[in-house]
Amino acid sequence: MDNASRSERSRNAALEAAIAIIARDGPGRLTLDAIARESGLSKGGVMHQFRTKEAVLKALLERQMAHFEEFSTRYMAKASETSTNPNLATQLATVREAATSPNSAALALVAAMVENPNLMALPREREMERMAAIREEAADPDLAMLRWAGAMGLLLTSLFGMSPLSKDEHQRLFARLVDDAQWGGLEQPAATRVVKSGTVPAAKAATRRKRA
Amino acid sequence: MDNASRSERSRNAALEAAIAIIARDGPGRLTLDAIARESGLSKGGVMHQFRTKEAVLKALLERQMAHFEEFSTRYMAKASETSTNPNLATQLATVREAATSPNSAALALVAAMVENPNLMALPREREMERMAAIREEAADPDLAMLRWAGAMGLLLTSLFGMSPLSKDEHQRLFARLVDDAQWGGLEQPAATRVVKSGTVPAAKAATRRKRA
DNA sequence: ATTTACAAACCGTCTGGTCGGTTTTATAGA
DNA sequence: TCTATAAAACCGACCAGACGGTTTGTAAAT
Repeated sequence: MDNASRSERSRNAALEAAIAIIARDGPGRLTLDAIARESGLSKGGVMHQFRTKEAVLKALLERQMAHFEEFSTRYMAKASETSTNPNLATQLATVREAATSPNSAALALVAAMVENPNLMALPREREMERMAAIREEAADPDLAMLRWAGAMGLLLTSLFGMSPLSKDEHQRLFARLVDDAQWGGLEQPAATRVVKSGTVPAAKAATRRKRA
Repeated sequence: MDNASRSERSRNAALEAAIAIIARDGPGRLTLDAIARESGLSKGGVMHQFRTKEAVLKALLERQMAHFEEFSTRYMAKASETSTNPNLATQLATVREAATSPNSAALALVAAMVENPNLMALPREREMERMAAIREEAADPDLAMLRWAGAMGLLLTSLFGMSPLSKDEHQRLFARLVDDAQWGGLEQPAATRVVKSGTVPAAKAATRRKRA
């Protein structure tokens, strides 16, 4: 087999093994020996492809980022034609994808943080660009960011096994976050708050329901 | 010094040290030796108070939970008199508290997850009760959960150093999440979706702004 | 006098990383 | 095309230190 592809095959096997370990045993159990065992490579082989453990984490992080980057750009292509806020739509869809993808992908992130918190700088900077784009296109930037935060909340809580929500609820909530039509009523253009005439039906409903 | 208080002082010192380590060096660096060093105790002393490392994590978790429990009940006492959805208000305030508290408190959670993911069961169950209460009192339960998810998103992203938001934005977004008045416009009582008449001003604004 | 809180040396295992050697592929000259 | 040599991929034994936990000993409280 070609030398280059041999290397790539090994690197791939190692990273795949790493993900499997994290997903199965938790980030604390991710060791070089474990990767070697799981991937079928020898430890020496692993160390030949990645000089250090941090290099493994970094590669893992970059791989996952690339994966979602691709999903993102593909989605963006479609969204930019139909949506008035394609960046937000794309970001929300991507987060949902991360939350549902079978290979608990974003776990790479957790592993990275455990080992070396400042590895987070990479994804954070990427995220900031996206945030700026979302803000630019939004009629109500803060609301857009809150929708993003909601998606992240759903993703991260379920990722850490802290989510009190069922799968169904999860799906439903994501769907609502994504649907622009359901967030049209409360934009706040700068200082002028939209004060709806006297009685707000929802408030009454809430009062009515209290201690039901 | 009294024996009981001597113990408590040591336990406290150990837990305090643990938090400091996690906040400074990341959860991966939390070891028994490190705790001993940081707290001034000997390792034997630490092991006398906590028979195992997991016991330390568990105590840490319970301590943090108790702290926020107290904050929660105190806040709830006030909120239940003024708010129509005191549970949601309390929960949002508590999450904000966790996000702003100087001692990055919730890091205990991360450390626990790294070492033993199923320690998460405790906080999760507590969270589920609260979720149920929030749902009960809400006119639009899904919206309430989304506001909760938004708060969690803000908290967790900043906790992991992934937040692309500044402190100011953080504060502002939390304030908006908490303010019931800003979420009154879009409740969805069961199946009847509120379709606002033809033109939604915000949508126009968004279109206008696009590619500015 | 006994129990409790702490100290310090110690133990077996695991961890990230190194190293010398072996096999596989690439390159170059005849 | 065959062959000699270099270079890359890979192996597996090894190492020093760190890890969670135990044991033995001592001082303080009860």
